Amino acid sequence: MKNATAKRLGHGAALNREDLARLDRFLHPVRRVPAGTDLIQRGETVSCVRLMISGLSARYKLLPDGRRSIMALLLPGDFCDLHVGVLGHMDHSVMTLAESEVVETSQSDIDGMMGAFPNIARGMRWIDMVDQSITREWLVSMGRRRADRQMAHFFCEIYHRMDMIDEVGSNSFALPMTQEELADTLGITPVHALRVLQSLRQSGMVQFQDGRISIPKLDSLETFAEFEGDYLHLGRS
Amino acid sequence: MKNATAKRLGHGAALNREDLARLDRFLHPVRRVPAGTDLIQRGETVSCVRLMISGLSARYKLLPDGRRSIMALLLPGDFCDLHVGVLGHMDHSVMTLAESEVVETSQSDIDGMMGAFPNIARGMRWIDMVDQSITREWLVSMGRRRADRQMAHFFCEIYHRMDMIDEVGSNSFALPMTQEELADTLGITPVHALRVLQSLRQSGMVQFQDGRISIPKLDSLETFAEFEGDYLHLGRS
DNA sequence: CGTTGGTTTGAGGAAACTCAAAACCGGTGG
DNA sequence: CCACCGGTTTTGAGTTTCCTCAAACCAACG
Repeated sequence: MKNATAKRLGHGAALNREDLARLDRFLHPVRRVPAGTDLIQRGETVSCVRLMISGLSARYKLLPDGRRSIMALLLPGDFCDLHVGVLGHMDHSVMTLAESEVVETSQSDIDGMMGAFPNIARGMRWIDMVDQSITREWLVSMGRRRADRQMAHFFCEIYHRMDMIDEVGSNSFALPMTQEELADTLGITPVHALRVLQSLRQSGMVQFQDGRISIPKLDSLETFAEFEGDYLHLGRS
Repeated sequence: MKNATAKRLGHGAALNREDLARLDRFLHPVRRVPAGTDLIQRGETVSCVRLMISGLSARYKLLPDGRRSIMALLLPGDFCDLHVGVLGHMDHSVMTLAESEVVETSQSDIDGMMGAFPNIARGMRWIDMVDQSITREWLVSMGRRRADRQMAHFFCEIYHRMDMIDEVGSNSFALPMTQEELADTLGITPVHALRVLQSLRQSGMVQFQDGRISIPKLDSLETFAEFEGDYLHLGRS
């Protein structure tokens, strides 16, 4: 049973036995973090690199008037701050949306591992690139898709990202976030988020309750959302 | 007179004489590309790394119905596809919005230079990180700012990015893009873009005509946009 | 002088927002 | 056991922002 990080890296590069062994040593110690706590805060100077092991976190910013924007969801295997060392300070914050486990390590540790294990290095760069690609796709969604399509598209994406790390079972998976947090990631208001959610429910494409989401017919949802998954770079290509 | 690339890199790392010399050798040959041509197309497998020397380009995607979303503006000193080698294929396209000059080189060339010149490597990573940071800020703008603030914010950003490479003179600079392209980067319709533009004009904060923009009172515009420039990482910090 | 790409104007409609309040629900303490 | 609490979800009604459609305008160009 491989861990989420190995699974994730494995999508970007083939890992051999030594790679996996090195990775296992790397993934300690694990720090357990309760829901709703900031892993990193805006303005902070970054001293270490953090890796999500389990749970769910989000990159976010607060506007002067208190509204929030969630710019990324961090799933197991995602890095909070790979490479931000070259920037002086954080320009955004990262908080846990649910109880999570993270590994904290130093930039030099990462660099060392990347230098000695090219497969791992390649995998990490792949994760990084895919995360950038996802951010760009969110921009497309935000700018050019109406809220219903956007939400559907979002769910499709999370489905695939969860599937990548074997977190999907019988077409459903845990997505422990509130409607308000969902609204903040889609750039809409909570009330509107609910209404869109209701319409998706009614059409039978999505169930989203109690931090768990169920997508009975993924292809219907993908068609509705005009979802083109190439940006997740999962293909055999 | 340093070139834009050197200026840009210089913001992320201190470059010495050898670095600058290496960079100069690197910046040849330059390919001249007319406006409106794709530098890279979605689906393509990436074979080389491209660097913007002059002009203006944009990352974009087309939706099934033909609408367009512009996810990033590439200014002189930006890389089109640094590191995308690890991904099989491009998930978006890049086109010139104005006549541009680019340098095309190989991934191995870049890697070689980054290995031998740590300052340059650091500078390139810095550029990369800032570009990611910008993408995230666009997400905030798209999701949580109304079109007028969003456009103002956008102009403030470009002002600073242009200033970074000394392209701003007497509060104005060239921004050779159409209203339609502007609309596609803000995620609004061209008509609405015009109306917002008119209101900004009337308030005397922005002039935007014939591919040139003038911002008489930058601080007024920044106040209006609630612009917080830390995400550009220009500070002395 | 007609064509073309970009800008501008007008009017009606739809998507998403604001404000306000009610319902719900798992805990917690009397 | 029940009243109360905060956080979350839900509903309703009126408003604003932005979109759609359609047409006029204009300068550049062959």
